[in-house]
Amino acid sequence: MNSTKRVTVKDLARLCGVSTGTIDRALNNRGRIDPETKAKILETADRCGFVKNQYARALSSGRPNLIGVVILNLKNEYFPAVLTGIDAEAHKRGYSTLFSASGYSADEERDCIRRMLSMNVAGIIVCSVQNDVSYYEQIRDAGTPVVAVSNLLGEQIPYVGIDDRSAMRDAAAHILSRGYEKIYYVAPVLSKKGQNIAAQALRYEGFLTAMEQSGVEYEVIDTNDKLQSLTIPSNKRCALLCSSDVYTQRCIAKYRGCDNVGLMGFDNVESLRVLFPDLTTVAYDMGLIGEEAVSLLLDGGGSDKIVPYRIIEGKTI
Amino acid sequence: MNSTKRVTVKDLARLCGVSTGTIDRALNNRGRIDPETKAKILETADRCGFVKNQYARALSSGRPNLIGVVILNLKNEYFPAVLTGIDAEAHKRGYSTLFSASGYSADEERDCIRRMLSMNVAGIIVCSVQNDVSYYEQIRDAGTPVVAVSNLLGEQIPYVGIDDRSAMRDAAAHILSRGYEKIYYVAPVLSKKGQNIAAQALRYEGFLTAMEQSGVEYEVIDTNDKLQSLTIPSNKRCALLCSSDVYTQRCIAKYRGCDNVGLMGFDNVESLRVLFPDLTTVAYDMGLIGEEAVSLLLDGGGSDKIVPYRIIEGKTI
DNA sequence: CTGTTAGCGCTTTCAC
DNA sequence: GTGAAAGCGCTAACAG
Repeated sequence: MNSTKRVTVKDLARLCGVSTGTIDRALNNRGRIDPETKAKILETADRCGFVKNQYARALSSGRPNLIGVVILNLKNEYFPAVLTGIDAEAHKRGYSTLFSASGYSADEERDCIRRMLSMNVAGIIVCSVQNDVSYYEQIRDAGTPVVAVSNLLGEQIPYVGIDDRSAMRDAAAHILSRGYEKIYYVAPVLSKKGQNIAAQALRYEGFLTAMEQSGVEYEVIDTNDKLQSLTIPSNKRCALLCSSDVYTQRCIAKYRGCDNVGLMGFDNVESLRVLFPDLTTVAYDMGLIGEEAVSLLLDGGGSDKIVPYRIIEGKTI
Repeated sequence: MNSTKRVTVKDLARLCGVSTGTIDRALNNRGRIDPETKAKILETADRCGFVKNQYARALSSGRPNLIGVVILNLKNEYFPAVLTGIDAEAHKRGYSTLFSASGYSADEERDCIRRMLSMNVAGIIVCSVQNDVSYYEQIRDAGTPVVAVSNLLGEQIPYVGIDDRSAMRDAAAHILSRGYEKIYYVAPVLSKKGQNIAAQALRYEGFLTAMEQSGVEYEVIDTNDKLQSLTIPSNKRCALLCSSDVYTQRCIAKYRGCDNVGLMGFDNVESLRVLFPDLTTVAYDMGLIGEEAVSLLLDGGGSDKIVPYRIIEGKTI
């Protein structure tokens, strides 16, 4: 009873006494077909538990039904959220999601991409660690559309995400508007060299813009060591501004220790939403980023898609 | 320059002046082949950016290289962790991961399964919402191996996960050993009818076993409303025991409010690990569950694979 | 060691 | 309206 051979269109053709061409017309409501034969075919297909072999379909028609997704890591809650959106939208459009995590390794990333290409994906959604934009331009030029999420990939590859620069500018401005005297900008990732940290770089720019205009004191925590050893003076009103909720999570402890310290997150990830509903933060719809990425990939129309964000005025600033 | 036709084995054959058979031997180190021709073929394949069409490969050879994964939801941090393990192990073995979330809908789940079957997956890893075990037995009997993760799916479908019953028994015992006078068992999911809540049912059994032996007072919070309106008396030492960290996260607020209340988690998810390193909890390797699921799926050997857990003695009990 | 050939299961002309 | 036949790109069995 094991490994029973699967029912094929040929089997159906034999069973119904028609040709495979007719089967195809029935199954895909294509062209002219007698309603009766069609009904009969659909009925027997159903009865036999026929499942179309997508490999064969894709091979024969040249139209793939797979979307490739390469992200950095599922530990960062941002990505599961985006992936949820991707999966939902892909499913809605009849596509399946081929997924892989690069684990922040450029080699691994290329490996993932290679595997996806060899699966003839309709397109690739990627949050890239690497800076080598030409790599992706080649892929796109070879016929596989590419969309970058959360990390810009040059001008040529369409991007879906928020306006990182102005989001962080607004975040800093919000803190400043509350009269804080010193801001610690927490972004250990800034010290990572040779990686694509486009989003983080933009956020940093936005931060600097806001600070320069204000003249208020600030300090950049750009390594993990600095974050570890950070002690916040108690003689002035200080605020921690995190460049991603991954860091917000690590800062909570420090925040709790001291009175009179402000804390602002960035991303508004699920766990913080549940655990610290009072957190002042920058929020946006991560699922939407995933959905838009799929739309952009499949509908084409090359331009970027910027998703809105908003400042949530909690009680920690 | 767009949509350049892809290089095929036939192209390579022409380019190298050999037959497709030889190309195949070179590319897959199969059978006898002249080292020189092989080198030449590999070189030109590389130069032309040849990527093998896996559709064709799978169709022709009958050996798929895709693993289907259907989970409930990526919001629950448990699943990203498991998925990470699955992806890593699948990748290591040369498989790609086809992913989808059912969103706790049995219909959606079947839809996902259907799509995976039509992609000829080598097997399916599923955390099922539905109780209909025969559905999966049919799939397995039709030749596609199925492995259940985290939620048992009858006796016939191999399972990978922890021993939920004894894990929860131990958790309760740990609380009791610290002299608490009343335990609130927080498991709102228990009121969900018609869904597969096998893991939760087993945990509940384990809990009851421990409590019955002890004679200590307890109360089961089996709906969200009860959790919402829960107020913990201050006249005795009470502890909250959560049946999953999804609930632990929701209980943190209540825990913080009251002195003298204990709290125990279950799962040890990333966000709590970072935010509440002091949490007393039940820990196990979720990534390992994913890896083992892949191994079981691909290596066969039908029996369940039970992953170890341990009690982390934090400061909240 | 290498070439030839016949498929895998489906789609897609092109006739009838 | 339907059938026949030629592929999609690769693998595998069989000659040579």
